[in-house]
Amino acid sequence: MNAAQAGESLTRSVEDYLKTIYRLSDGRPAATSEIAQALDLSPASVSGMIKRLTEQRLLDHAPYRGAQLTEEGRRVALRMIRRHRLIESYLVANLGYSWDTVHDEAERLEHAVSDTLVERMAAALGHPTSDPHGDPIPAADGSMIEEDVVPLSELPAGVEFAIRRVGAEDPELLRHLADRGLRPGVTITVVSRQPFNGPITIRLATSEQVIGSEVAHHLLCAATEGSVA
Amino acid sequence: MNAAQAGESLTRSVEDYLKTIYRLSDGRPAATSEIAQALDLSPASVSGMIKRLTEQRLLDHAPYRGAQLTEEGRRVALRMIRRHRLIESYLVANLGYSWDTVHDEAERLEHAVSDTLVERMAAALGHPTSDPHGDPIPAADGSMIEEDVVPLSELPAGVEFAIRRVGAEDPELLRHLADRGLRPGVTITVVSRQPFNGPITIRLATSEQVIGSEVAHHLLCAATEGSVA
DNA sequence: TCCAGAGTTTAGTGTTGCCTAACTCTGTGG
DNA sequence: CCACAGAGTTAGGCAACACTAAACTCTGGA
Ligand SMILES: [Mn+2]
Ligand SMILES: [Mn+2]
Ligand SMILES: [Mn+2]
Ligand SMILES: [Mn+2]
Repeated sequence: MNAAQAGESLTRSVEDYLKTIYRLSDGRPAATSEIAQALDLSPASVSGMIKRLTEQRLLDHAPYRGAQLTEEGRRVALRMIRRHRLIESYLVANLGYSWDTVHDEAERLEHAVSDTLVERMAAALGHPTSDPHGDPIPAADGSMIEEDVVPLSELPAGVEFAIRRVGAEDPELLRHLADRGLRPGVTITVVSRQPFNGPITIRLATSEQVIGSEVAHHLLCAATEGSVA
Repeated sequence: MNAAQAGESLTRSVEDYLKTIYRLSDGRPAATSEIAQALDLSPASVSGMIKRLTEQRLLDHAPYRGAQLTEEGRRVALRMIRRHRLIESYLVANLGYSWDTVHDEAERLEHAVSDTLVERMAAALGHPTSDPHGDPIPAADGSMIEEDVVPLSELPAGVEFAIRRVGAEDPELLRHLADRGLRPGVTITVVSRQPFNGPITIRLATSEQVIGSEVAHHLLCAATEGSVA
């Protein structure tokens, strides 16, 4: 029997590894060096942990070929992501956090809260389906709907889109965006773009903004109801 | 420079040791075996930790003579107690916890919350001075007012008292008390007591209760405004 | 096809924090 | 006043998790 099934609690490290590997795996296995970079650890440390997690049947691993979550590993990862996003939502809604400061707090709390507390927070929020950054919150059964989104940097001009998610954690960037009214739910239209990954001009409800292409990569958008697909 | 002053974060174990030693020390040093019993660890483990904490200047220790908090150790302990009691208060006030279930949750969260979050919870509660069990909440500067209290088991008959604190963590006992309306703030008068630590009959606002002496030890009372001292 | 460099693993260490077993100290009763 | 029970410490282990250094493997270009 593996650790998770036995009801033993996983460590903070293990939970963060699994969450990170979930994020990095997009079908393919996650590379050791990718994981190391994401968690700010040495590749050697990651190799050691991969070995332990493979023994615990939380990962599948072929040497030199990267690591993939098992079904059980994925279950744990989604549980942590649910916790993280619900905690972020709760702190923003009820305790005065802004979206640029809430991540670090959630990164620690996600390992300390009980299932009971997570579900009470979810209930207090009315069971939200996305967090303050627009990221979808997995359901308690582990199901999650990932909407198709396109980075603002690749949007056609003249068509109305809505910002759905902000794929960034950097507080400075998040404040930069908030200052310009760029948050999930906001409707935008690309007015013009300059070549060679140059700045993009967009129209919002009450203003126009010029945005660098790097920033535009993090603004994930989808067509609005009224627009032509 | 010691760890706490350096701003390094102490581990969960260290924080719980310091909190426990604070609770056990009443002027005198805490015995190794007392600490071991309180934390459910072997005395050998406690000896080892006492040595490390003494090196970190969080404890004073003379071999075979027990351990005492240093000024710095006391500061850490009171900070943890403030966190614990504010978290309990917040969870009861805002997330539907009852006083018999809130302790375990707080025992984990106290190590994971930031100072910012603790102070936001305090503000949301209106800066309470006692927790759901009536225990005083240390101020942010570490000051704490410990009211003089007398166990219900030692109260004179016929004088009105108020329950101020419930010195117990056992959920069953706490539910037992809640079922009988015995919580901090409630006014009671001892009607009669039987000898040889026998049951005590008390009068509440709308009922009379007969209470065993063991339970009565945990109900800590003080004279009410209107009563004769 | 070979091999250099990138990527990965192994080997060896250190810290924290727990354990059991074996010891040493302390204070009290005979 | 001293032996001995019980409290406390030390010794030796182990598991988790991190590191650095060194060895190994894979792969893409010459
Ligand atoms: Mn985390
Ligand atoms: Mn988020
Ligand atoms: Mn604790
Ligand atoms: Mn309490």
